Amino acid sequence: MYIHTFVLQMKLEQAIQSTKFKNEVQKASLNVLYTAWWLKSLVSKELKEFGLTHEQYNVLRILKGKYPDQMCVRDIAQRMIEQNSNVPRIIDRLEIKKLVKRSSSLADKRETVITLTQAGIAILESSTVVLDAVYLSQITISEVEASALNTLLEKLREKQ
Amino acid sequence: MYIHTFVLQMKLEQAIQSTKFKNEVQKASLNVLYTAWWLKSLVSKELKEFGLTHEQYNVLRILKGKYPDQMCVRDIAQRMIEQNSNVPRIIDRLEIKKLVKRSSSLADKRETVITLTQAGIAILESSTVVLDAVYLSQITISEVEASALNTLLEKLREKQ
DNA sequence: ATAAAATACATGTATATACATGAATTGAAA
DNA sequence: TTTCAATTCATGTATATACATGTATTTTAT
Repeated sequence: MYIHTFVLQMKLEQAIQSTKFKNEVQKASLNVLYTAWWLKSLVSKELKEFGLTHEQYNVLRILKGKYPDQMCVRDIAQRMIEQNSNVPRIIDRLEIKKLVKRSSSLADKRETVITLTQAGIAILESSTVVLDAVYLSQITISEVEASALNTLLEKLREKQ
Repeated sequence: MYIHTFVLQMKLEQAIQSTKFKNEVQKASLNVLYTAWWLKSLVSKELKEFGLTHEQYNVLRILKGKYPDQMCVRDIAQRMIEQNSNVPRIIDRLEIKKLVKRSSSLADKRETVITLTQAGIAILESSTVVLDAVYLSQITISEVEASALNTLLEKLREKQ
Protein backbone atom coordinates (compact mmCIF):
# COMPACT_ATOMS: atom_id res chain seq x y z
CA MET A 1 0.00 0.00 0.00
CA TYR A 2 1.70 3.06 -1.18
CA ILE A 3 0.66 6.51 -0.40
CA HIS A 4 3.28 8.25 -2.44
CA THR A 5 1.93 11.72 -2.54
CA PHE A 6 5.15 13.21 -3.75
CA VAL A 7 5.69 16.48 -2.43
CA LEU A 8 8.06 19.23 -3.19
CA GLN A 9 7.10 21.39 -0.31
CA MET A 10 4.75 20.13 2.27
CA LYS A 11 3.82 21.53 5.58
CA LEU A 12 3.24 19.13 8.40
CA GLU A 13 -0.52 19.67 8.25
CA GLN A 14 -0.62 18.54 4.64
CA ALA A 15 1.81 15.70 5.20
CA ILE A 16 -0.14 13.99 7.93
CA GLN A 17 -3.55 15.43 7.03
CA SER A 18 -4.08 16.86 10.44
CA THR A 19 -4.71 20.38 11.64
CA LYS A 20 -5.53 19.70 15.24
CA PHE A 21 -2.52 20.05 17.50
CA LYS A 22 -2.81 20.62 21.22
CA ASN A 23 -0.05 23.22 21.15
CA GLU A 24 3.18 24.15 19.40
CA VAL A 25 5.21 21.73 21.52
CA GLN A 26 3.08 18.76 20.48
CA LYS A 27 3.22 19.92 16.88
CA ALA A 28 7.02 20.26 17.12
CA SER A 29 7.30 16.67 18.33
CA LEU A 30 5.30 15.37 15.39
CA ASN A 31 7.28 17.65 13.11
CA VAL A 32 10.59 16.21 14.36
CA LEU A 33 9.31 12.66 13.80
CA TYR A 34 8.02 13.50 10.33
CA THR A 35 11.21 15.33 9.35
CA ALA A 36 13.31 12.37 10.49
CA TRP A 37 11.20 10.09 8.29
CA TRP A 38 11.58 12.55 5.40
CA LEU A 39 15.36 12.64 5.81
CA LYS A 40 15.65 8.86 6.05
CA SER A 41 13.59 8.41 2.91
CA LEU A 42 15.72 10.92 1.04
CA VAL A 43 18.91 9.10 1.99
CA SER A 44 17.56 5.56 1.59
CA LYS A 45 16.37 6.30 -1.92
CA GLU A 46 19.92 7.22 -2.96
CA LEU A 47 21.59 4.36 -1.08
CA LYS A 48 19.38 1.86 -2.84
CA GLU A 49 21.46 1.97 -6.00
CA PHE A 50 24.43 0.93 -3.89
CA GLY A 51 22.48 -1.90 -2.28
CA LEU A 52 22.90 -0.28 1.13
CA THR A 53 20.40 0.61 3.82
CA HIS A 54 20.60 3.79 5.87
CA GLU A 55 21.85 1.82 8.88
CA GLN A 56 24.43 -0.16 6.93
CA TYR A 57 25.78 3.12 5.55
CA ASN A 58 25.90 4.52 9.06
CA VAL A 59 28.01 1.59 10.28
CA LEU A 60 30.41 1.94 7.33
CA ARG A 61 30.72 5.68 8.04
CA ILE A 62 31.49 5.03 11.71
CA LEU A 63 34.16 2.49 10.77
CA LYS A 64 35.69 4.97 8.34
CA GLY A 65 36.03 7.48 11.17
CA LYS A 66 38.60 5.22 12.86
CA TYR A 67 40.13 3.66 9.76
CA PRO A 68 42.64 2.02 9.52
CA ASP A 69 42.06 1.22 13.17
CA GLN A 70 39.59 -1.57 13.89
CA MET A 71 36.52 -1.13 16.06
CA CYS A 72 34.69 -3.59 18.24
CA VAL A 73 30.92 -4.00 18.04
CA ARG A 74 30.35 -2.00 21.21
CA ASP A 75 32.34 0.98 19.92
CA ILE A 76 30.17 1.05 16.82
CA ALA A 77 26.92 0.66 18.77
CA GLN A 78 27.75 3.66 20.96
CA ARG A 79 28.03 5.86 17.89
CA MET A 80 24.77 4.79 16.27
CA ILE A 81 22.04 7.41 16.01
CA GLU A 82 19.31 4.91 16.92
CA GLN A 83 20.93 3.59 20.02
CA ASN A 84 19.00 0.34 20.17
CA SER A 85 20.22 -0.77 16.80
CA ASN A 86 21.22 -4.40 16.73
CA VAL A 87 24.72 -3.85 15.42
CA PRO A 88 25.80 -7.53 15.18
CA ARG A 89 22.95 -8.14 12.75
CA ILE A 90 23.77 -5.09 10.62
CA ILE A 91 27.35 -6.32 10.49
CA ASP A 92 26.04 -9.73 9.34
CA ARG A 93 24.65 -8.13 6.16
CA LEU A 94 27.79 -6.08 5.56
CA GLU A 95 29.95 -9.17 6.00
CA ILE A 96 27.88 -11.15 3.47
CA LYS A 97 28.50 -8.35 0.97
CA LYS A 98 32.22 -8.44 1.90
CA LEU A 99 32.23 -4.77 2.88
CA VAL A 100 33.59 -5.53 6.35
CA LYS A 101 35.54 -8.35 7.94
CA ARG A 102 34.95 -9.86 11.39
CA SER A 103 37.68 -11.29 13.56
CA SER A 104 37.94 -11.99 17.23
CA SER A 105 40.02 -9.68 19.35
CA LEU A 106 43.33 -10.91 20.71
CA ALA A 107 43.26 -8.46 23.59
CA ASP A 108 39.78 -9.43 24.80
CA LYS A 109 38.33 -12.64 23.43
CA ARG A 110 34.78 -11.49 24.13
CA GLU A 111 35.17 -8.75 21.55
CA THR A 112 34.66 -9.04 17.82
CA VAL A 113 36.69 -6.55 15.87
CA ILE A 114 35.42 -5.23 12.58
CA THR A 115 37.54 -4.01 9.68
CA LEU A 116 36.51 -2.16 6.54
CA THR A 117 37.51 -3.97 3.36
CA GLN A 118 38.68 -2.14 0.25
CA ALA A 119 35.25 -2.80 -1.24
CA GLY A 120 33.72 -1.23 1.86
CA ILE A 121 35.86 1.87 1.52
CA ALA A 122 35.07 2.16 -2.17
CA ILE A 123 31.29 1.88 -1.77
CA LEU A 124 31.34 4.31 1.14
CA GLU A 125 33.24 6.89 -0.85
CA SER A 126 31.10 6.72 -3.95
CA SER A 127 27.83 6.72 -1.99
CA THR A 128 29.00 9.64 0.13
CA VAL A 129 29.60 11.71 -3.01
CA VAL A 130 26.01 11.07 -4.07
CA LEU A 131 24.59 11.77 -0.61
CA ASP A 132 26.50 15.02 -0.25
CA ALA A 133 25.11 16.19 -3.57
CA VAL A 134 21.57 15.28 -2.52
CA TYR A 135 21.91 17.10 0.78
CA LEU A 136 23.24 20.15 -1.03
CA SER A 137 20.39 20.22 -3.52
CA GLN A 138 17.52 19.19 -1.25
CA ILE A 139 18.33 20.90 2.03
CA THR A 140 18.63 24.57 1.46
CA ILE A 141 18.56 26.07 4.91
CA SER A 142 21.51 28.31 5.74
CA GLU A 143 24.27 27.50 8.20
CA VAL A 144 22.85 30.11 10.57
CA GLU A 145 19.38 28.54 10.44
CA ALA A 146 20.84 25.05 10.87
CA SER A 147 22.71 26.27 13.91
CA ALA A 148 19.51 27.71 15.40
CA LEU A 149 17.80 24.39 14.68
CA ASN A 150 20.56 22.53 16.52
CA THR A 151 20.16 24.80 19.52
CA LEU A 152 16.39 24.28 19.64
CA LEU A 153 16.64 20.49 19.24
CA GLU A 154 19.10 20.28 22.11
CA LYS A 155 16.86 22.51 24.17
CA LEU A 156 13.96 20.15 23.44
CA ARG A 157 15.93 17.19 24.80
CA GLU A 158 17.26 19.16 27.75
CA LYS A 159 15.47 18.10 30.87
CA GLN A 160 15.66 20.73 33.53
CA MET B 1 39.99 15.79 25.61
CA TYR B 2 37.83 18.79 24.87
CA ILE B 3 34.81 17.57 26.77
CA HIS B 4 35.47 19.97 29.62
CA THR B 5 35.32 23.06 27.45
CA PHE B 6 32.15 22.15 25.58
CA VAL B 7 29.98 20.55 28.20
CA LEU B 8 26.82 22.55 27.54
CA GLN B 9 26.99 22.28 23.77
CA MET B 10 28.04 18.61 23.72
CA LYS B 11 24.65 16.93 23.79
CA LEU B 12 24.54 15.43 20.30
CA GLU B 13 28.29 14.96 20.27
CA GLN B 14 28.13 12.98 23.49
CA ALA B 15 25.12 11.01 22.38
CA ILE B 16 26.70 9.65 19.22
CA GLN B 17 30.32 10.08 20.35
CA SER B 18 31.22 12.17 17.38
CA THR B 19 32.61 15.67 17.07
CA LYS B 20 33.33 15.74 13.37
CA PHE B 21 30.49 17.29 11.38
CA LYS B 22 30.97 18.70 7.89
CA ASN B 23 28.81 21.70 8.70
CA GLU B 24 25.81 22.80 10.71
CA VAL B 25 23.37 21.46 8.14
CA GLN B 26 24.81 17.95 8.36
CA LYS B 27 24.81 18.20 12.13
CA ALA B 28 21.19 19.37 12.09
CA SER B 29 20.20 16.32 10.04
CA LEU B 30 21.81 13.96 12.53
CA ASN B 31 20.29 16.00 15.34
CA VAL B 32 16.78 15.60 13.87
CA LEU B 33 17.29 11.84 13.51
CA TYR B 34 18.63 11.53 17.03
CA THR B 35 15.86 13.67 18.52
CA ALA B 36 13.22 11.59 16.75
CA TRP B 37 14.75 8.46 18.26
CA TRP B 38 14.82 10.16 21.67
CA LEU B 39 11.16 11.13 21.38
CA LYS B 40 10.09 7.68 20.24
CA SER B 41 11.93 6.06 23.13
CA LEU B 42 10.31 8.44 25.60
CA VAL B 43 6.83 7.60 24.32
CA SER B 44 7.41 3.87 23.81
CA LYS B 45 8.63 3.48 27.37
CA GLU B 46 5.31 4.83 28.68
CA LEU B 47 3.16 2.93 26.20
CA LYS B 48 4.76 -0.33 27.25
CA GLU B 49 2.66 -0.56 30.39
CA PHE B 50 -0.42 -0.39 28.16
CA GLY B 51 0.94 -3.10 25.86
CA LEU B 52 0.97 -0.64 22.97
CA THR B 53 3.68 0.33 20.51
CA HIS B 54 4.20 3.87 19.29
CA GLU B 55 2.66 3.03 15.94
CA GLN B 56 -0.35 1.21 17.41
CA TYR B 57 -1.01 4.27 19.57
CA ASN B 58 -0.73 6.47 16.52
CA VAL B 59 -3.38 4.44 14.68
CA LEU B 60 -5.73 4.58 17.68
CA ARG B 61 -5.21 8.35 17.89
CA ILE B 62 -6.00 8.78 14.20
CA LEU B 63 -9.18 6.71 14.56
CA LYS B 64 -10.20 8.80 17.55
CA GLY B 65 -9.92 11.93 15.40
CA LYS B 66 -12.87 10.74 13.29
CA TYR B 67 -14.80 8.83 15.94
CA PRO B 68 -17.59 7.76 15.83
CA ASP B 69 -17.08 7.77 12.08
CA GLN B 70 -15.22 4.79 10.65
CA MET B 71 -12.08 5.07 8.59
CA CYS B 72 -10.75 2.87 5.84
CA VAL B 73 -7.15 1.64 5.85
CA ARG B 74 -6.09 4.17 3.26
CA ASP B 75 -7.46 7.10 5.26
CA ILE B 76 -5.40 5.98 8.24
CA ALA B 77 -2.26 5.39 6.18
CA GLN B 78 -2.39 8.94 4.82
CA ARG B 79 -2.28 10.33 8.34
CA MET B 80 0.64 8.23 9.58
CA ILE B 81 3.83 10.07 10.40
CA GLU B 82 6.00 7.37 8.86
CA GLN B 83 4.22 7.21 5.56
CA ASN B 84 5.43 3.78 4.54
CA SER B 85 3.93 2.16 7.58
CA ASN B 86 2.19 -1.08 6.77
CA VAL B 87 -1.15 -0.15 8.27
CA PRO B 88 -2.98 -3.47 7.66
CA ARG B 89 -0.39 -5.23 9.80
CA ILE B 90 -0.61 -2.68 12.62
CA ILE B 91 -4.38 -3.14 12.54
CA ASP B 92 -3.83 -6.91 12.79
CA ARG B 93 -2.23 -6.44 16.22
CA LEU B 94 -4.90 -4.01 17.37
CA GLU B 95 -7.62 -6.38 16.25
CA ILE B 96 -6.09 -9.29 18.16
CA LYS B 97 -6.17 -7.12 21.28
CA LYS B 98 -9.78 -6.21 20.46
CA LEU B 99 -9.02 -2.49 20.40
CA VAL B 100 -10.42 -2.09 16.88
CA LYS B 101 -12.85 -3.97 14.68
CA ARG B 102 -12.51 -4.67 10.97
CA SER B 103 -15.42 -4.92 8.58
CA SER B 104 -15.72 -4.61 4.86
CA SER B 105 -17.21 -1.47 3.42
CA LEU B 106 -20.65 -1.60 1.88
CA ALA B 107 -19.99 1.37 -0.33
CA ASP B 108 -16.77 0.02 -1.81
CA LYS B 109 -16.08 -3.65 -1.28
CA ARG B 110 -12.34 -3.13 -1.78
CA GLU B 111 -12.21 -1.10 1.39
CA THR B 112 -11.87 -2.39 4.92
CA VAL B 113 -13.38 -0.08 7.48
CA ILE B 114 -11.97 0.10 10.96
CA THR B 115 -13.87 1.00 14.10
CA LEU B 116 -12.57 1.77 17.57
CA THR B 117 -14.00 -0.51 20.24
CA GLN B 118 -14.87 0.70 23.73
CA ALA B 119 -11.69 -1.00 24.93
CA GLY B 120 -9.76 0.92 22.28
CA ILE B 121 -11.23 4.22 23.42
CA ALA B 122 -10.49 3.42 27.04
CA ILE B 123 -6.86 2.47 26.50
CA LEU B 124 -6.32 5.49 24.26
CA GLU B 125 -7.68 7.85 26.87
CA SER B 126 -5.70 6.48 29.78
CA SER B 127 -2.47 6.26 27.81
CA THR B 128 -2.94 9.80 26.50
CA VAL B 129 -3.18 11.12 30.06
CA VAL B 130 0.16 9.49 30.85
CA LEU B 131 1.80 10.70 27.64
CA ASP B 132 0.61 14.27 28.13
CA ALA B 133 2.13 14.26 31.60
CA VAL B 134 5.43 12.92 30.27
CA TYR B 135 5.56 15.52 27.53
CA LEU B 136 4.85 18.24 30.05
CA SER B 137 7.58 17.10 32.41
CA GLN B 138 10.24 16.09 29.89
CA ILE B 139 9.88 18.68 27.15
CA THR B 140 10.37 22.08 28.63
CA ILE B 141 10.79 24.33 25.63
CA SER B 142 8.39 27.26 25.45
CA GLU B 143 5.58 27.66 22.94
CA VAL B 144 7.58 30.42 21.24
CA GLU B 145 10.63 28.16 20.91
CA ALA B 146 8.49 25.28 19.68
CA SER B 147 6.99 27.56 17.08
CA ALA B 148 10.46 28.61 15.91
CA LEU B 149 11.42 24.93 15.74
CA ASN B 150 8.37 24.21 13.57
CA THR B 151 9.33 27.01 11.20
CA LEU B 152 12.91 25.76 10.87
CA LEU B 153 11.88 22.13 10.33
CA GLU B 154 9.50 23.14 7.56
CA LYS B 155 12.22 25.29 6.04
CA LEU B 156 14.55 22.26 6.13
CA ARG B 157 12.06 20.22 4.11
CA GLU B 158 11.30 23.09 1.77
CA LYS B 159 13.05 22.53 -1.51
CA GLN B 160 13.45 25.77 -3.38
C1' DA C 1 42.36 -18.87 44.35
C1' DT C 2 37.84 -19.28 43.70
C1' DA C 3 33.18 -17.58 43.24
C1' DA C 4 30.27 -13.99 41.78
C1' DA C 5 29.36 -10.08 38.93
C1' DA C 6 29.94 -7.62 34.84
C1' DT C 7 30.90 -7.32 29.97
C1' DA C 8 30.69 -8.41 24.88
C1' DC C 9 28.40 -10.50 21.59
C1' DA C 10 25.26 -13.73 19.14
C1' DT C 11 20.76 -15.18 18.70
C1' DG C 12 15.69 -15.63 19.38
C1' DT C 13 11.00 -13.37 19.29
C1' DA C 14 7.65 -9.77 18.30
C1' DT C 15 6.80 -5.78 15.83
C1' DA C 16 7.71 -2.29 12.36
C1' DT C 17 9.55 -0.44 7.89
C1' DA C 18 10.14 -0.72 2.90
C1' DC C 19 8.76 -2.59 -1.05
C1' DA C 20 6.74 -6.06 -4.32
C1' DT C 21 2.98 -8.81 -5.76
C1' DG C 22 -1.58 -10.78 -6.15
C1' DA C 23 -6.72 -10.84 -5.60
C1' DA C 24 -10.92 -8.45 -5.58
C1' DT C 25 -13.33 -4.60 -6.94
C1' DT C 26 -14.27 -0.27 -9.22
C1' DG C 27 -14.05 3.03 -12.89
C1' DA C 28 -13.03 4.46 -17.51
C1' DA C 29 -12.35 3.67 -22.40
C1' DA C 30 -13.16 1.30 -26.62
C1' DT D 1 -20.90 -4.00 -22.89
C1' DT D 2 -16.69 -5.64 -22.63
C1' DT D 3 -12.08 -4.85 -21.66
C1' DC D 4 -8.43 -2.68 -19.44
C1' DA D 5 -6.47 0.35 -16.05
C1' DA D 6 -6.57 1.97 -11.41
C1' DT D 7 -7.65 1.29 -6.49
C1' DT D 8 -7.73 -0.99 -2.01
C1' DC D 9 -6.03 -4.17 0.76
C1' DA D 10 -3.68 -8.47 2.31
C1' DT D 11 0.41 -10.91 2.24
C1' DG D 12 5.26 -12.26 1.30
C1' DT D 13 10.34 -11.10 1.87
C1' DA D 14 14.31 -8.63 3.59
C1' DT D 15 15.94 -5.65 6.94
C1' DA D 16 15.69 -3.01 11.21
C1' DT D 17 14.17 -1.95 16.04
C1' DA D 18 13.41 -3.29 20.81
C1' DC D 19 14.26 -6.32 24.11
C1' DA D 20 15.39 -10.81 26.42
C1' DT D 21 18.44 -14.56 27.03
C1' DG D 22 22.46 -17.60 26.61
C1' DT D 23 27.53 -18.30 26.21
C1' DA D 24 32.16 -17.09 26.67
C1' DT D 25 35.30 -14.23 28.82
C1' DT D 26 37.05 -10.78 31.94
C1' DT D 27 36.93 -8.27 36.23
C1' DT D 28 35.94 -7.79 40.98
C1' DA D 29 35.20 -9.37 45.51
C1' DT D 30 35.68 -12.70 49.04
